[in-house]
Amino acid sequence: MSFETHRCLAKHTPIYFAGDDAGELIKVTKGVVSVFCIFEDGRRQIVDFVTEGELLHFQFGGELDHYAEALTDVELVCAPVNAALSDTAWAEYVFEQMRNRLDRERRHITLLGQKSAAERLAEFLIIVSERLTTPLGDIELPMTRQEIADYTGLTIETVSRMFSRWMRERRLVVTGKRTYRIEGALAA
Amino acid sequence: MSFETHRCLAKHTPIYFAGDDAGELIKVTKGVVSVFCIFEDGRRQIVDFVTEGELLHFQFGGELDHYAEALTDVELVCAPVNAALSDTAWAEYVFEQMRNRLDRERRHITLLGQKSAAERLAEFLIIVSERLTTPLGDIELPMTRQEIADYTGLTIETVSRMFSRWMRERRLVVTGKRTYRIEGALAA
DNA sequence: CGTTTCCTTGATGAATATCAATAGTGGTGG
DNA sequence: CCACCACTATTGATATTCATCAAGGAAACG
Repeated sequence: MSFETHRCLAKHTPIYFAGDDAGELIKVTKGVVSVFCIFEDGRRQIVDFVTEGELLHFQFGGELDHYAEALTDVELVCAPVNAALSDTAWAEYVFEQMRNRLDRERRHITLLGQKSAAERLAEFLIIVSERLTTPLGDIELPMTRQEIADYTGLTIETVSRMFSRWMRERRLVVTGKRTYRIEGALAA
Repeated sequence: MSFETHRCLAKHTPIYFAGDDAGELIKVTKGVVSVFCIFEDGRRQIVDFVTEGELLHFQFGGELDHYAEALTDVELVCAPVNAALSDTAWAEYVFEQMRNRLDRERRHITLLGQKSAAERLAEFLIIVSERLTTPLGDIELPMTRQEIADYTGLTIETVSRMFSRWMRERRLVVTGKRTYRIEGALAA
């Protein structure tokens, strides 16, 4: 499309900040982006890990109220809101993406509201495995322990302990630098 | 609109179940509805309290994967998905509602992921006060303690204790059967 | 290599869940 | 209208989970 622009960003580069103008829609075409909120006191909640083919945000005007940052090297396609929503293909795509995000957020809410640390991390791994797998079917975890903690509402120590335990028990196996495989049930 | 149908339901009536056909969009025109998920073991997470002018769900086909129940007596308007999405006014309304729900869910995620019991309940009261106020500006709480607990991811006892404490300290004042007023800061 | 960042592990404490008992409220039929 | 019953809420005592604090080790990076 003529109105689209492309951007490549290196790992750890901020993509937008709360307060930025919400004038364009941003689609991830390569890599993974974390979308998150920050409080006054520095606490951070990661709301979603956005990956290939997905949109970063759904604010069509005004100011953005959250942050996005490249977790890996990423490629993005940006489209001005008005042009995108006037284009039928884009509009349908946006609609579809909103529905997906709604479902993911709902699942995230149940994860955070009702589950123990072990259950949260087990579900986190399942969610990631549905979205970020290597060609061989292993789970890719491009995020740090801190980022996993900020997604699951736990501390980095709890995440580390739980992963250590599962690996000690051979329920979770390291298959590469940042790839894992689930071998057994992770429950409690 | 000719394709719309109307329904009135009494308090506590189920509106739909997970597994039901997602063939129609449902708008609340009076009262409050709770939208929630249930796990195998009975745990329940309330995802949203939906009130006047808002849509219950955004699944445009297939099966619903969650539940809705009338919290108060409610009036609903139902529209077949296809008819609604073909109607410009309805389609725009649906779009708008999806954006609102996305924002609410994001806020809910940060509430559940990063906050202490006191902070969750304080934010819960603020959220409700932005959506359910009496003509006099008091907060209406048509939901039970259990429902508040299932929304905030706490137990009924914790909710009760926190409210008792705030009422003892006169930070929260009862102004009617189910109405309250916030008098001071609720923080910790 | 050295330095920084990230991760792991242990000891301790605080927040909140759980268990248990009592009190209050609303709805129903006599 | 009252008395009863079921449901909802409160409160206390105790248990558990996870956060916090602290230190050392491993990996990534220039």
